[in-house]
Amino acid sequence: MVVTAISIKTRERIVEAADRLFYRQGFEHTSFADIAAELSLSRGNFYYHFQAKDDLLAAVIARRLAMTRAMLSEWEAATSSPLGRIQSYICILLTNWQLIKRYGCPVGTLCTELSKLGHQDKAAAKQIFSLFREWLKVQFTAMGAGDRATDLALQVLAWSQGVASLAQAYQDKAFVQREVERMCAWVDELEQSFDR
Amino acid sequence: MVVTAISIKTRERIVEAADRLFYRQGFEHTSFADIAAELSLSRGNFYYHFQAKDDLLAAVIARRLAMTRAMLSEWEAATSSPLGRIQSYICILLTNWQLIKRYGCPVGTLCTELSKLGHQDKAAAKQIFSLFREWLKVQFTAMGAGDRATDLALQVLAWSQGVASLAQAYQDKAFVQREVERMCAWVDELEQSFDR
DNA sequence: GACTTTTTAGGTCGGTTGTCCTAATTTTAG
DNA sequence: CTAAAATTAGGACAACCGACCTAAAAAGTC
Repeated sequence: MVVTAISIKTRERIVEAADRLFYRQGFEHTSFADIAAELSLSRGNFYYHFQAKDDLLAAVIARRLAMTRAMLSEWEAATSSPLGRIQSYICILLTNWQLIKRYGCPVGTLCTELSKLGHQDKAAAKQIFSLFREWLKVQFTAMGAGDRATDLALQVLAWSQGVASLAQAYQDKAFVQREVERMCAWVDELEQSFDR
Repeated sequence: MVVTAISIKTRERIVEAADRLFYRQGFEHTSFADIAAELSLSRGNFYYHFQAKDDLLAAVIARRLAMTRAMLSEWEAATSSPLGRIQSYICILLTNWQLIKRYGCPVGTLCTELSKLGHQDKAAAKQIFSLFREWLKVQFTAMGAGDRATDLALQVLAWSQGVASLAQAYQDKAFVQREVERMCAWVDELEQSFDR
């Protein structure tokens, strides 16, 4: 028996390419022709794997949810302290700098677009936000934030969204670096205030 | 002589309606048919007043620049202290709450969309950001921030962008109120630290 | 009132979109 | 190997888009 090359299912390849293109070009501005060209595939196939473009969007969101969950798990495995975990989140602004400066935050920009389109899947996209939000809340709770954990999680989320937004507008890396340092220092001081 | 009703020029009405619709639905998702329906006008007129859709977008951005300049002037006239003026900016998150929770920040969302479309007018949209940025910088300088004025202006901009982003996602007014208070208090403490 | 200019209405064009359909191909099962 | 099932290719479609064109209407001028 010959060891066959791992063949990624076409459906998965479509979702993957759609994910990338939805992020870079936006959902509405990405056509099936774009995705088909990217994969050297025929347009006709999409309706074998998906009933409509909205179903493809739902699959992309589901994929992002799964990827996010996996990333959060990795952070938990790599870092034991809540402080370090929160700083892992903050640092994606720098690790994903190249993408963020061009296309912004994948979560925030998708939520905004679907909101303006009046698309029903806006709620699904919001879930990705909530994934980070809940995870951050857990970390703040473990840090000893008590009742403030919920608010602090939202504050970190908002802060990073704002930095990503301006990063895309001005593409100023030094600004992002300064903000990341400020955020990390802020969380650091928070922890010290809890220990007292 | 009969007092005639003020007849707003059609061109101005088109730009105004386009401004509103571009904000609520997005630039690409708004068609001439949409604008024409809003004004009970024929589609054919647009190419008398504008050479192409991009020219209409340019006119909308020019209008927003003018409206922003006017708003900044009003703030300057209404409030003499730099602190109060900066807080005027911060408070638009609350005064425009109904719009922001549905459509986000008009500046940020337009910049993001044009960026994803690869549209050349992204630079023009960015100018609206810069209008606020420079104005905030002037206020911080007058407050005595010295070299920090530039950074602080960007920080306020980013903070408000982040709050607007999450306001649109979660539509949580209490969160926005808390953040506005935090921002105002933060600027307040900054001023006190400069006075020493 | 007659004439010119400005503005609007409505239709048309080529191109693109999401959707659907059918035939060909590949894969799987007995 | 053969038959059935799963998958893909490629074309056709109706609808919509931005853009363009021309004739009618309105406004302004003398």
